[in-house]
Amino acid sequence: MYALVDCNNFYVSCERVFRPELRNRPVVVLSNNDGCVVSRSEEAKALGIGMAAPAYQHELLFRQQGVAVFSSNYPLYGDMSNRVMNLLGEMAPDMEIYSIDECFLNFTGCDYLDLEAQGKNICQKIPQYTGIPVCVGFAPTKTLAKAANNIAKKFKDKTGGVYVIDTEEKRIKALRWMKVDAVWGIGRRSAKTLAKFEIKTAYDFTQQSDAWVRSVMSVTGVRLKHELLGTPMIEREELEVRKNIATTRSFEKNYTELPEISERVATFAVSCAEKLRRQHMQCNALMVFLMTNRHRKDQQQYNPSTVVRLPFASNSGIEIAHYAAEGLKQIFREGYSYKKAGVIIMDFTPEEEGQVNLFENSDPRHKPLMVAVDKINRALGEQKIKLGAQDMQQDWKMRQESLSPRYTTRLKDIIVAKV
DNA sequence: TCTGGGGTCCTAGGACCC
DNA sequence: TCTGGGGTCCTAGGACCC
Repeated sequence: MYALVDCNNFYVSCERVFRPELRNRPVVVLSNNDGCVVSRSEEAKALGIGMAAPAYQHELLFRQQGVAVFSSNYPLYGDMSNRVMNLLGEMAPDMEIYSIDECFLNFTGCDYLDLEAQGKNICQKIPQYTGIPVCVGFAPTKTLAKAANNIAKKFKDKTGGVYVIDTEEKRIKALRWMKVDAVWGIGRRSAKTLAKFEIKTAYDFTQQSDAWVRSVMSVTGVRLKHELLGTPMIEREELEVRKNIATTRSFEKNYTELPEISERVATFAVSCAEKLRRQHMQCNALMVFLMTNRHRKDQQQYNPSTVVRLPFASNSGIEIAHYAAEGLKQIFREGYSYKKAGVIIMDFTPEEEGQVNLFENSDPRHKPLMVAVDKINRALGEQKIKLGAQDMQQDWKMRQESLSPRYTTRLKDIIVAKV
């Protein structure tokens, strides 16, 4: 049996740990640049604030209804997530962290364990130790565990935050209740296609033939169907090693000139390289992309991208920034207003694998240089050492108007308790 | 005026090889 | 009129997830 443990309204819950007076009030957390709503308390959901709603559209509502608004505080959420995951890791034989606020626990071999009781234990212990409320769903496959978690959350008063699918009756009851678009792995597009064939619930979906499912949703759909029938089809994901690393940002204003975009792209490349070194990998290729504002229907759209292959594997910020700049030069066109850009590095090989190219290789001097740069930046703060190609004067700044303190990761932000 | 960021997997089609 | 068959690799784009 698998358990899916999911933190409730995670970012909002993190903020509330340190602001208990917000407990029964509507609270939202915004994305980077204070752009969209990405986490909502139950009270905020009740006000009709949708997921991913642009913040500016709700400014009036926020004020009128006294909604507490926060900018994203990733150092805080990351640290709170670690605390939750560390505790959960001790409560099952095996765990698989799926995202910042979710993990699968594997109870294979625990045939005599009372899962319901273990679930209750989790729902009690995690909030007691971390302040973060969670719900737990148990089932024989991951997709069904997701469904069980949905039920646990939806009927929290009745379930106490725990639901176990361990019989055929419960499985069928759950699938008949679940709308097909709520199934993990069925998105908006597939749901629309399925609706055309009168497939409304997860149960309806499982009644279709493999061949038909494959024809509309490819092998992914077939796997999903069997997961819902109770046969595990989704393997353990090895998340430790990433296959791509991306740094992308929307700009606070439109850019029209190559030099200003070039500075930002250099910074994205340097940031990718740093993440890559932390993984002890090198990349063999990178992609640069540019985007105009896709929300502006009145503007000419241009969303080019290009893949640049490196002549040698590298994780040097200097080299990666150099090839990113070359890619950018290829795709940049005058006459457009650019709103977003990004660098994605890919095709990784391990650091130790070393030189494979006879004629061209990564500059060996960069290795000790990067070690030194990482050391300094880690000790003195991000981006203290930069390339000349980066934005030295940095006249841009991410909008973060309602940022909470880093309560758990910065000494001067530690909360002061008065007796 | 404003509307995020970072991932994975799958498929179709083109280029190329013998 | 007719113009093979069987591979691999790469890329772009779609769909989905949090």
